[in-house]
Amino acid sequence: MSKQLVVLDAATGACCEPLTAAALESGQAETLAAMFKALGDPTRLRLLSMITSAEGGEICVCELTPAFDVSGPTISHHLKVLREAGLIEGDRRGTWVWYRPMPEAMRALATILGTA
Amino acid sequence: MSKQLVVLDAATGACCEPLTAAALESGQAETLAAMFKALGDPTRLRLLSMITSAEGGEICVCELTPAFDVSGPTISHHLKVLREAGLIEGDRRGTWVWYRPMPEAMRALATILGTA
DNA sequence: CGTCTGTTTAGAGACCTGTCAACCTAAGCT
DNA sequence: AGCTTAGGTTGACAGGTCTCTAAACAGACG
Repeated sequence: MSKQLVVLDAATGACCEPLTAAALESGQAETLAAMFKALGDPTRLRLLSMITSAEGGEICVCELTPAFDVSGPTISHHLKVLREAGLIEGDRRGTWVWYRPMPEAMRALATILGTA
Repeated sequence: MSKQLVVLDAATGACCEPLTAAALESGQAETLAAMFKALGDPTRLRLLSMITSAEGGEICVCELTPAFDVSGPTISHHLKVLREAGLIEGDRRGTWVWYRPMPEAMRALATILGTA
């Protein structure tokens, strides 16, 4: 459907050594910066935290929207940014849309930050 | 000298549970988002990676500037952003300025991302 | 004082965040 | 089926923020 970042050659080990080990290449830096940028907004960070800590591993948008002071379209926009950064994924199930975290992506970022 | 973010009640454990454990409060989200935002630029991410992976744990600005295609003032600006985010610190030593990473801050972010 | 290193300031242009309005899909009802 | 209502996303636009450069500034050394 829409573009999504892929850092997850992680499996191959091609990506994501801790920063303490080696400096980043220009290309890697760009991909990773896009993911960090997605986390660089308080609303998105709270959204991700609600999704990630949700029971059952997923949460309905209808539960997210009322938790914030911004309008529905704004939440939808932030979710799209997180989606395109590859940090979450969502799908429609009947009337409602449900979102899940993508743990590998978050683990990749954590690894970069040097929790070796 | 200048303001700097402090998340590092980390020592007290007051902060920074993994997102999988609990959703973030509004205040925490704001502080953490500011740190992630600092990482949300390719140039800054590469700067941080060079600083963090430098031998001896620190690096001279004079070694950073020539590695990028942007002008000196721009590098200086990005370093300031990283400094104010609490991710690095630097001091003048004679003619040159040297920068070091602040590992606790990076570890705090990694922990948030759930590498429990 | 003159030079070299690095930071700060000021400003132009691009990008991001939030809102309103329009749209699409699914479900319920006659 | 057709009509209506509700949940979410998309598009267009205003206002603020970020990134970058050029020029002026400050600190260290000869």
